[in-house]
Amino acid sequence: MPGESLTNAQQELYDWLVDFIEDQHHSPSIRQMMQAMGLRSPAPIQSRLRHLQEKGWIKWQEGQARTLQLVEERISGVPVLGAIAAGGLVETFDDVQETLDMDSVLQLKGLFALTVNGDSMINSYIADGDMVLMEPVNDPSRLRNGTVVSAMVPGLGTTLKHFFRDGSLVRLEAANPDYEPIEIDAEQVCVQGKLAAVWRKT
Amino acid sequence: MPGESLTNAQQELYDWLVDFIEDQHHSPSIRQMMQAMGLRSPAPIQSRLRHLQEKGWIKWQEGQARTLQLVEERISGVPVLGAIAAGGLVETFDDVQETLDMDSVLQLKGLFALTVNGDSMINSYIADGDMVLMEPVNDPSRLRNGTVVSAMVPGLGTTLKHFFRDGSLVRLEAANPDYEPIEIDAEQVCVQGKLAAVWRKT
DNA sequence: TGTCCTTCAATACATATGTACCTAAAATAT
DNA sequence: ATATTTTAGGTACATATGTATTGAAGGACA
Repeated sequence: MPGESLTNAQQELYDWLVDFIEDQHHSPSIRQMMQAMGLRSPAPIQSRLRHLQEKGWIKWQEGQARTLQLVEERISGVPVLGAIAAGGLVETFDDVQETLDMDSVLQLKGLFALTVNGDSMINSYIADGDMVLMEPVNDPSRLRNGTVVSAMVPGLGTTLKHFFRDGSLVRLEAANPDYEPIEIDAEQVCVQGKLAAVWRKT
Repeated sequence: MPGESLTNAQQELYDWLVDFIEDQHHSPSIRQMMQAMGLRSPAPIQSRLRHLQEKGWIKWQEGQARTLQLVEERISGVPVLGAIAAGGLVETFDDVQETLDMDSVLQLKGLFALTVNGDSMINSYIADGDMVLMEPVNDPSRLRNGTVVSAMVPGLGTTLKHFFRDGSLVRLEAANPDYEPIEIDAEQVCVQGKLAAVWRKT
C-alpha cells in the first residue's frame, strides 16, 4: 500500500530525488544517486529504490535509463477558502474572512489560504500578515521532512510549522528560536495542508 | 521565442516528443524516437535533434541518457520579465522567461513579475528565488517613501530596493545591512514598478 | 543544371547504466 | 539473546544509449 513509512536512508534518498527532479526535470541515474548519497557502490541505491517502489513512492521502466518518476500524491481537495492561521500558539481554523483573488487556477488543486499571525516562521521568510496558500494533504505519511505544514495539535490548535518525522513521532519546528519544537505522536497530529506558496499583498 | 521555424521532419519529431514527454513524464531515448518515426537508423534523429537544439526548442545533457527537455516558452499569465538583483549588481531585464499561472485578476493591473536574486531584501522577508509581482509606476514622484520598487540605475542595472525621496535626490535602500544605500539624482533613476505582492513557490 | 542543406541508411564504438550476485556490517525486530 | 531486515562494499556483465563517420538520396532554390 502506498504510504508505508520509510527508513532514514530511504527517506534521505527520496528527499534528494524530489529535489533533483524538481530542478533538473529528469531522473538521475543510479550512479548519480550513489554519489549524492556519498556511497561507493550502486547496490545500496538499488536496495533503497526497490523498497521505495514496493512502498509505492516511486516507479520506473525496467531496464531503461533515467525513467524514474515519483508517484504523485493524488489530491482530491475540498476547496475551503478559509482564513486564520497560527502563529505559534492556539488558533482557530474556521471562518472565511475574505476571498483570495486568484481562484481559477489555484482552486483546481483544492488549495486554500490562511493568513499568518505572528512571527514563528519568520526565519523562513513567512511574516506576520502574509497569506499562505496550502495544498491539502491526504497522506501525511509521505510528507518530506522540512515541509511547511499547517497542522492541528490537540491542546494547541492549528499551527504553521516545519514538519519532521522521527520514527513514530512527529516534530513540528517553528522557524524562530523563540519557539520550542513540538514533539508528538504521529497519531495525535492532523496535518491539514502543506505550503504551496506565500502570498504577500502590500 | 525559440522562434526559428522547423522543417516537416523536425516538426514531426518535436510534436511526438511533446506527446511522449507529456504522458511518460520522461524523455525517450534516441532509438525510441527512431522507431516512432519509422526509421531504421539513429542518424536522422541525431540530425533532427541537433537542429531542434540549435533553433532553441529542446536541450539535453550531453552524454547522459534520456535527459532531453523541451524549452518551454509561452503560457498565459503574468509575464516574468527576468531576474532582478536584489544585491544591487547588474542584471538582465528583457525577455519573458516564464509565466506565472495566475491570469485573471492580476493581468488587469498590468502587473509583471520578477524573480529575485540575492538576499539584499531579506529583512523585508523577500528571499532569494522569490517571485515579486510589480505594478507599473507611471509617476515616480508620487511614490511613498519606503515603497519597495524595482528601479534601473545607470551602471548598476535593475535592482529591488526601498525607495526614499530626499529633495532632488533618490535614495535606494536594501533591507540588509550588508548593502550600502544608493543615492542618486532623481533624473538618473528609472523606477519601473512597485511591489504588489511576493510570491514564493515551494 | 548544379549547389547546399536536410534526410536517411548502415555501421561502429565507447561508455553510461540498470541489474545481478556475493559477502559482511549495522540496524531492527522478536 | 537470536532472527530478520536493511544497508553497505565490491565486482561483474549485458545492453541501453549517445555519438561519430561515411555515403547516398531527395528537396529547395538560384
